[in-house]
Amino acid sequence: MWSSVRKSGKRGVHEVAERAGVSIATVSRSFNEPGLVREDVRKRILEVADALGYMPNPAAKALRLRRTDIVGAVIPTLDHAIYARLVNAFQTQMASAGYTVVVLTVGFDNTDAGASIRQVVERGAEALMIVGAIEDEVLLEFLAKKRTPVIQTYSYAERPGQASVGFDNAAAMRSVVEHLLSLGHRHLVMLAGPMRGNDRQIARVEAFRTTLADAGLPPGAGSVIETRYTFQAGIDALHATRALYPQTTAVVCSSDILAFGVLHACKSLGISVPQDMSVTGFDDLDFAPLLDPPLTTVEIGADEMGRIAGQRIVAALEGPGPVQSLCLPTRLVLRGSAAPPRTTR
Amino acid sequence: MWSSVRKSGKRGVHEVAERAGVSIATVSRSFNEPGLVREDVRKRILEVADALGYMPNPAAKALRLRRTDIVGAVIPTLDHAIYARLVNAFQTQMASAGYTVVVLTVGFDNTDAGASIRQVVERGAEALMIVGAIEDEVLLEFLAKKRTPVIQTYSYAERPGQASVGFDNAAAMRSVVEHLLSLGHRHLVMLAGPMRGNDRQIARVEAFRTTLADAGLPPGAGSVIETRYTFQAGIDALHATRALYPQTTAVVCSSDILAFGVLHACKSLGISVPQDMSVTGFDDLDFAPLLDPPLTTVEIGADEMGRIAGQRIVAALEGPGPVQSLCLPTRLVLRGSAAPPRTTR
DNA sequence: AGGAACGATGAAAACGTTTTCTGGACGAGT
DNA sequence: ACTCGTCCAGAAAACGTTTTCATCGTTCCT
Repeated sequence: MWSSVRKSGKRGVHEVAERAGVSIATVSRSFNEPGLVREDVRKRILEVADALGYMPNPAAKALRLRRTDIVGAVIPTLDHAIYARLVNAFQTQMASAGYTVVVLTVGFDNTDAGASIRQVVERGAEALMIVGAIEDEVLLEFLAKKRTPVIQTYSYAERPGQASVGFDNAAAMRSVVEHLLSLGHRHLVMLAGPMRGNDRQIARVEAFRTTLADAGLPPGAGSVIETRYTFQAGIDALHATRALYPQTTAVVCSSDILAFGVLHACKSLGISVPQDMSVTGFDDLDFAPLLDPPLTTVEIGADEMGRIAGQRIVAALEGPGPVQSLCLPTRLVLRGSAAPPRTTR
Repeated sequence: MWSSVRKSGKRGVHEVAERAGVSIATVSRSFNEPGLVREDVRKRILEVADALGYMPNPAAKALRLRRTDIVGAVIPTLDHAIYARLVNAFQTQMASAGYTVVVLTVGFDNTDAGASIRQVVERGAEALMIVGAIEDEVLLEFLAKKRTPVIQTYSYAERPGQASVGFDNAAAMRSVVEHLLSLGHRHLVMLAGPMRGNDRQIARVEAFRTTLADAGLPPGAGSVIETRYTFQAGIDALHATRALYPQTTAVVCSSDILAFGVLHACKSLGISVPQDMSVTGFDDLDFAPLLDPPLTTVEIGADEMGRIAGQRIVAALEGPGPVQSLCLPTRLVLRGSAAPPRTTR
């Protein structure tokens, strides 16, 4: 039983060294600094290593080098195309720089995310990308003390400790509402996602309200319905809108997903969009132009956000200095789902 | 400058031990085996650790314990809802068992994935979940030698070394085609995703062809168009279908994403679905029932697949014995997008 | 009262790398 | 011939844990 596979006590680099008749130092060097070892002996070592299926122990390496090359990505959920895209771009970028990313889905409420986030840095994450702001004050302090670069995405903040590569949620929402107002709408409803611990939603809702107020409309002109982030929730919310605010002429959705549901509900209720009801989305997902009618929405450039966030994290990890912030522009994409309201009375 | 923060040379557990006036062994124990250390001293240690912001070095821990608690998830891309869901469920399951998952997006061609996969196990992954079969023979051998549990998802294989929690792609596709045949269709086109190194596509295309042949139809009855996996590709492919195979009455899509595009293209061309053209999808994504008409498609239970894959990997990692395979059922979901063809001639 | 059993702690040895420091061999310059 | 580099390779010291083993008081039983 022991004849074919000789389990010498030594493991890893030691075993290779022994069989190749060199010291462990030389083995290590032939992998990391090939120039420092004579060609013939290096070749012999590589052969032995190959035959043995040798692979350096990542933990030992990380311990000695004091770096894990792991970064964490903290997002609400992968079930939403938009975060999936963000992570996809981020991951691709990081991989090309030699880093491994571990994703952490924590739901929409960042106030509860502390424990999970802490765990991922305990697992070795050297930097963090997070969707939205970190709400937990002591967590923030903890990360600062640990000198862990953190980059906030999807929203933008000027807070000193908090670097971000995101966009101005309030401004984006304001552009939507102003567009609707300019079309002549005076009775709007906003369908918001979960707001607790969610700085993006809060900013958007706030912008929705203030934009209406700034336009001199009475408080009753705009109502907000908080809902889950699913197609079905969009459908249900439209029904609720009809029941609660019958004179509504425009529904502002905080996500294309909700808008999709709303559009569907309108169709089944015989409400024609945009004649009887204008609908707007947010995110400009792939399917937005394919909806019927095509969805007027806000493009936020999730891919670019992920890519740049990746670049900046790498920069912060490898160079000196803190993470650079960046506020990306958003773009209101005009399609067919929003139009002037039917002229009433 | 050195007055407030005393950088004692020691780091980590040593520093805590020194300040608490105990040995490192006791410090370690008070975290891992609290029962073994006297209450008062443990409390003191915890206080010191807290004040210092101490956190055990994950690399050292992994080195000593010989386990990283990291697993890899290898998927084509996160840009597709279906894989995002799979990973989401998998990740949630693994997290609840104390594991961290690193995701690896390798595109649709598994033959090229060898290097990336190898890299992730070099980074410490102790097990792998992969979408589709591993095509690279030497990689498979490498994983076997390293005793790394691997679980294949999204397709099912009986291969000895290859455990899977997936479904029968051929049978699923057959059920679609048989349904269409029973409706009376005799001229079908299949829109397939990228086939190279993609066992799922290959199985589906093969099933498409054999089902038609088994029904006694001439070879010209079914054609396959290979395309990218995007909405736009669906649109383009429908145009191609009209040009190449004008008598087609049913388009079989290998993904709901393609079907969405096809439906849109039909609408803009004035082709009414399902009267002039039947369309079927695959995956049963969230939006499938919301399309116009609602999409007839195949439900594959991605969430369950991810969850079970997670469970089995944990079982394999913690218990003895190899990974258990499982072939999940699929379900043909009948909605409005497929109907008998208009009676010709 | 004299062990035996027990409970809490410490010393030290791993775990598998990378890297500094040292030394030997060899060729070249004087 | 002697020294001085130069080039390669080895010995050994970290990196920060966990854990075995040993030690030293206590308490408990007879």
